[in-house]
Amino acid sequence: MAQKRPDKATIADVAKLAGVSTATAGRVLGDYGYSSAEIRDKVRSSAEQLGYRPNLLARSLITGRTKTIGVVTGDIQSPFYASIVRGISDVARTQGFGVIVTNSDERLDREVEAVQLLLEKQVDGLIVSPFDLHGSDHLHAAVDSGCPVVQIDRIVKGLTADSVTVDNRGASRDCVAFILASGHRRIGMIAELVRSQFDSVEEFADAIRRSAVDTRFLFPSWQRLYGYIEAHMNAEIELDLDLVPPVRAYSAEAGKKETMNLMRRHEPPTALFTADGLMSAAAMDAITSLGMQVPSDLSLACFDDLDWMRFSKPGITAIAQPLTELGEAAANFILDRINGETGEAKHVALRPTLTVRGSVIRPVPA
Amino acid sequence: MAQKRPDKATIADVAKLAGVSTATAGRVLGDYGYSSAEIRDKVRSSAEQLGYRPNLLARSLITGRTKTIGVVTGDIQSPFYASIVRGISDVARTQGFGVIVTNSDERLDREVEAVQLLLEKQVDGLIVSPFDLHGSDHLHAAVDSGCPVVQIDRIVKGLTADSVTVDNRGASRDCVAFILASGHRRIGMIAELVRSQFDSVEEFADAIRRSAVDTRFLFPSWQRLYGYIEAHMNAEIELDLDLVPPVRAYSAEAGKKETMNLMRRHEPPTALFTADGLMSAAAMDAITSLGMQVPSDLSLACFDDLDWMRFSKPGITAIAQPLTELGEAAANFILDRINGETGEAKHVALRPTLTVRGSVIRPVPA
DNA sequence: CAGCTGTGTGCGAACGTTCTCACATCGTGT
DNA sequence: ACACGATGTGAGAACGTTCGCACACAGCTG
Repeated sequence: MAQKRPDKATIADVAKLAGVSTATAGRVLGDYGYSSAEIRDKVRSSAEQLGYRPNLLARSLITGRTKTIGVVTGDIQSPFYASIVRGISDVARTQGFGVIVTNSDERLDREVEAVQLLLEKQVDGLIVSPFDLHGSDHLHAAVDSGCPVVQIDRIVKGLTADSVTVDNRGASRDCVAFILASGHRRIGMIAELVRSQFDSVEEFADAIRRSAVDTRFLFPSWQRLYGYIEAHMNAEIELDLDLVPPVRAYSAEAGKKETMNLMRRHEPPTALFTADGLMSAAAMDAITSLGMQVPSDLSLACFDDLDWMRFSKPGITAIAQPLTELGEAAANFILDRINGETGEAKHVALRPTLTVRGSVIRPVPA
Repeated sequence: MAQKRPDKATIADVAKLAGVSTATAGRVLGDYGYSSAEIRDKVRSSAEQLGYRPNLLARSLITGRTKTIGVVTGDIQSPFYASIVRGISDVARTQGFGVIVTNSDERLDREVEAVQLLLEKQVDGLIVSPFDLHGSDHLHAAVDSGCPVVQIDRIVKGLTADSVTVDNRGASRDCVAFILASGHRRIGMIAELVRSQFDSVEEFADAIRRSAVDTRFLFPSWQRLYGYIEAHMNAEIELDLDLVPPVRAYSAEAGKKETMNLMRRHEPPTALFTADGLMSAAAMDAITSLGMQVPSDLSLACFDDLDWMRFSKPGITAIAQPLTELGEAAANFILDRINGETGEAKHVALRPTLTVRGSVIRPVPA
């Protein structure tokens, strides 16, 4: 029978029962320093008898390492972050690390609050999906204080921290090029497009033409728009930015509304490119609401490969991001730094994969 | 300019700079005990100047509370657990608690390992989706050691711990009753149906007829099957358990295969009820692979309301589980216990909601 | 046999907080 | 004048580990 409170057993209790000093018991149980086989057995059996469980808090206080990594996601409920966290925790588990997750809801105040909590809890490293790409004093402070930081999905300008991102621009460019190659000339794009120094899509395109845009410090939806524009430029097809109504919010309702407005124009696009999972669902909702059929009425390709795109009536051509891999890579980066690796910040951009299904066909001649 | 390592500032440093004792500085910064306004200002400004950040580890070591709750999910990547964790962390955040998440992958060894890690990290409470409903020594030990435990989604027999579950049997019964009321007499069901003391669906049905089944300690997919059977019994319609081929695995491939086999029979069902999100996707995949149309060839209703069921060609009639609410409830339960609430274990079963869309119609007379 | 080096053990000081005291100072009622 | 509670402060002991050090003893080497 276990006693009522086995976890009250401390290393001193074990030592007393085994008839050794706490230092010796500590060496056996903590697996450091010298100890004879005889004493090892005695201590271990005493520990077992008392139901001893080490108190990692005390250990961490003295070693200065908690074997915990903190993660700031936008929203753990989204499949995007859920998959990333899965990848992170898989790697963490194999190394005996715990993972504390928080949500920023893409709000700076929440992110700051979360980082502060994690830092006070003395996490060994921080994996953050940063919100403010041109400031983020809290992240600079974290780095300066010696806490390893890995950025995911986006990169803060001037922050000397590793990053794992996705080649949004390239994947988007290739996908739009594929749609163009199918003969489409009027491709609509539904994208979030908030949080940027650019006030309008036109201004953004102008800056690209002037080569005045640094892709790295853009939010993903802007990077994907960059790919869209780039594909048009490469194919020397005139841009019609009226086909890219910025949704200006990350909500399905807003996405649906913009899609419906776009498709109701007197000269609607013949194909649609959606910039992420939420916008894809929103657009699909709009399309079926309008009684339109993919691909006969409208070709469709999506960034983010969701379940339903596989078994949809025609499968939906989609770009899949390697999300658990992204999480794994981020975890490995942070673990390397925790283990003392120094040197230049490492930056990796993972390649998404385009899966061609039946949702993009040659446009019907009007 | 912040110095290189601001987080090295300790309460003693602040105290020295402010010209007071560490005890006094502690009282000001920790916000406990007496302190004069004058000293408060002095200490606070010294703290600010040094960039002082409290070390929660040290605080926890002495107070015995970490303001952290541990969560053991089956798989954080699944929308099911992701939503629950979202609910948990929302509540936790408002109380200044952190959340450590782990994955059991529905494996006992992983769950035991995760619980051990969390306990050693001295979490104040544990929220677990238990795997072994008729054993779980590790959870009994946790409860006995005084660590509050809340069970989610399923309940371990004999474990005196609060629980938040979903009324799977009732929701399933009502949904199947709805399909029966539409005139269907041959309703197929695709369900995981692993992990149970019952070897076969027939044996399970027999036990139900003998009233020898305690719904509480079944896995959700069996509870949902219970509802399916109950609906038939209530409507006095003869059961044909050949229509419920147990998938015996939690994988989309297996679910698709069983669905295809079922639909290829010489007398296939006229309606299908799927027992969870993964099985719904699998079944949908099978249906479209077979070139069948919902609802003209087959009516369909699903447990778990996924995105695509809303904007699917006909909307899919589906049961939505209140997942974030479940997480919130679990978090509130655990916080109550952490705050010293004693007394009987509380058990709540949340009601899912059935959303009727267009995927169930009267069967065509053969 | 002195001087190593390798192995094993114990003492006590950390780590950065909170908490229990003891004590000092004040205003106030008797 | 005195006791008394309310308010404020500091010294030092916790919390449960790890770690530096001193020491003890073995088996070598020269």
